[in-house]
Amino acid sequence: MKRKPSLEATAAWIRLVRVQTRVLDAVEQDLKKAGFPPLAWYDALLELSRAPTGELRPVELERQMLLPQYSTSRLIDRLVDEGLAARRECKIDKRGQFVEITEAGRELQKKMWGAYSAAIEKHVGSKLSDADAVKLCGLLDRLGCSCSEAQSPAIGEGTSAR
Amino acid sequence: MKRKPSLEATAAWIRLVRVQTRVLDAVEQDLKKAGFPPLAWYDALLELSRAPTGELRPVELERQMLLPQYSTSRLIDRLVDEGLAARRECKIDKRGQFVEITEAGRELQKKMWGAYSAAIEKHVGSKLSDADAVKLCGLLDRLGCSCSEAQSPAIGEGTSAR
DNA sequence: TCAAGATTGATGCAGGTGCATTCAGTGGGG
DNA sequence: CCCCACTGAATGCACCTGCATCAATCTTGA
Repeated sequence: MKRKPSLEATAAWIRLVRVQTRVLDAVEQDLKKAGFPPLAWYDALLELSRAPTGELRPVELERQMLLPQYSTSRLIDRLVDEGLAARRECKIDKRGQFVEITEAGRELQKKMWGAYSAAIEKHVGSKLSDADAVKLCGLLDRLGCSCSEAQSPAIGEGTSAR
Repeated sequence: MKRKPSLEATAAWIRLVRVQTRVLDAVEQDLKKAGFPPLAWYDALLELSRAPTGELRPVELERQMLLPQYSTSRLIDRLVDEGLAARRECKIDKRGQFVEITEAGRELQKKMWGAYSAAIEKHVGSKLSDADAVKLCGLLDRLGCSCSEAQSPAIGEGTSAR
């Protein structure tokens, strides 16, 4: 239980942190330079747009995005402030609410995917063969803190987390 | 240039972000629960303790840790406030300074490595064979934003970044 | 030698995040 | 039926981060 990690594991850990940080920063930077809001907004909009009715309970959004409750709450505030989503009353549970994506929200999500996918290609796709990408997935999945996610059977967009 | 990423690349990207976030959070949480300061402090102390003279220019620390300048500046503030490091005058360049690790700093770094290495083992080492860890390293290195780092030929401790 | 430009480091401000708490509403057991 | 424990969501506070900017010093080159 208190054993030390192997040098190999430690090296992998260091790479994981450094590389992800760099690549994520680069992608965020690309988005920002293209005049778009941060990735978290995209992820939220994507989740909302994927919901069959275009709306979700904050709790669900929270679970999808692996975000703490207060963080989701404030993210929704910002989306609403920008007219990208709207809070709608939840009749079946008066504590709760629904968050519904607006038309503007859907448009922004689509436009962002253009810039976002280009960034992914630039910083990840172009550096890895598909076969390597699959291997990387497999290895990373093994680290996936037990409680794995179902996660998007859909058209493979979306990031989430943090 | 504007090509879309493959589904494989996108999937890898998503895993990279989500898994790293989870594992990093878990490790930070373990450290915090053991009563230790955040990882960034550890990394800074490690870099300082590795320097032959036990001191570094802030700029160097900044480069080692891939941290923005202001971030390093304030991190040093905190370390100094806690008596883990000290600012020393730099005679050869009066704009600059040296940051020197204190005895307390060295001790904390060592104690933290106990908890930190245990966390690495728990969240990474135990889930990956050494061979897989090596493969993971290889794949991640390929994403390493061109400008690769020399990075610790030493005893393989240390994380840095962000 | 000296002015222009580059480099080192600090800091004010705006915004983001974590934590703990609060408040409203729900639901189950007695 | 009511009380109490629990859940959904918001928020005050402290702290952290990014950005832009500043002041001090160094370097270069005419």
